[in-house]
Amino acid sequence: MDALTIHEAAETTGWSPRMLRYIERVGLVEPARSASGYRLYGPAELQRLRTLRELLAGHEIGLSDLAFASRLRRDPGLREATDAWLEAKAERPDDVPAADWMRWEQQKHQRLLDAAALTAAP
Amino acid sequence: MDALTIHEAAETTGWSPRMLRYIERVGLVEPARSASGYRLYGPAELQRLRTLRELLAGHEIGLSDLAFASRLRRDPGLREATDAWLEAKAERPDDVPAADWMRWEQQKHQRLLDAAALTAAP
DNA sequence: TAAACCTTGACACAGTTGTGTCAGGGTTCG
DNA sequence: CGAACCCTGACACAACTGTGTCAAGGTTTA
Repeated sequence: MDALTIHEAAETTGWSPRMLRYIERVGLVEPARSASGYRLYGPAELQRLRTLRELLAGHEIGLSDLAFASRLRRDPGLREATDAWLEAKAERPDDVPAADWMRWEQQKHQRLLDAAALTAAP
Repeated sequence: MDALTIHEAAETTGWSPRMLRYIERVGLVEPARSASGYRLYGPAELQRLRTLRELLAGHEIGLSDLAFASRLRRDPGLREATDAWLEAKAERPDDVPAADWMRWEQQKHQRLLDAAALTAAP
């Protein structure tokens, strides 16, 4: 079997065992468990843990930011609400005639449907 | 002129003056300034502040979460990186034949282009 | 069986977020 | 002019994030 225990996974990914447990707790990488409860990290989890390091270091973001981004895609209602609020920030009604506005709305709704379909696919 | 000072804005929105300054600092609602530096809250800012309250209370999120969501749309590179990482989480390569995978990629890229075009519009 | 793992839970600690309050100094307006 | 605003900056404090370490107890394996 090609699954590593938490200490082995820690060594090959650069995280500490403590942080692997924390990352699991915030829901970002959740390894399988053995019959007796041991965490089992497979190749997919190891790769995710490595890219996670790069992602955090390369963009100055935190685990909580990523957890929120994850929540955004699992909760379409939340996503729609935040998107709506943030879109208002960029809006400038003055130079958006009615026709353009409607096209914009249609595109927005299409994007929301796309996102919903994708997250609902499983 | 229909612009309120920070205390007046605080009263009509339910935030404290202190929090209005903090919200400006994190980049979520940035009022205009008078010649002498006073913050001037117009109808648009007041409405944004009220909906901001509802958004935060209604979804158990924080200002920092919203600030990150805002950063996501202003930085397409960051958005693409986080999206890619999170997409891998939902993936299940077993039941995704090559044709579907390519269609998925095309849709993803189209969505990214849409988003980029919209944020770049100004 | 004993070493070397694993589990959860807790204490600890620095840094960030969200908030209040207060000080020192400029602005507006009756 | 003086009261009542506004500004920035700082101290304070609870709650959360990100980490380390240690304790009490179960599992694996030489």
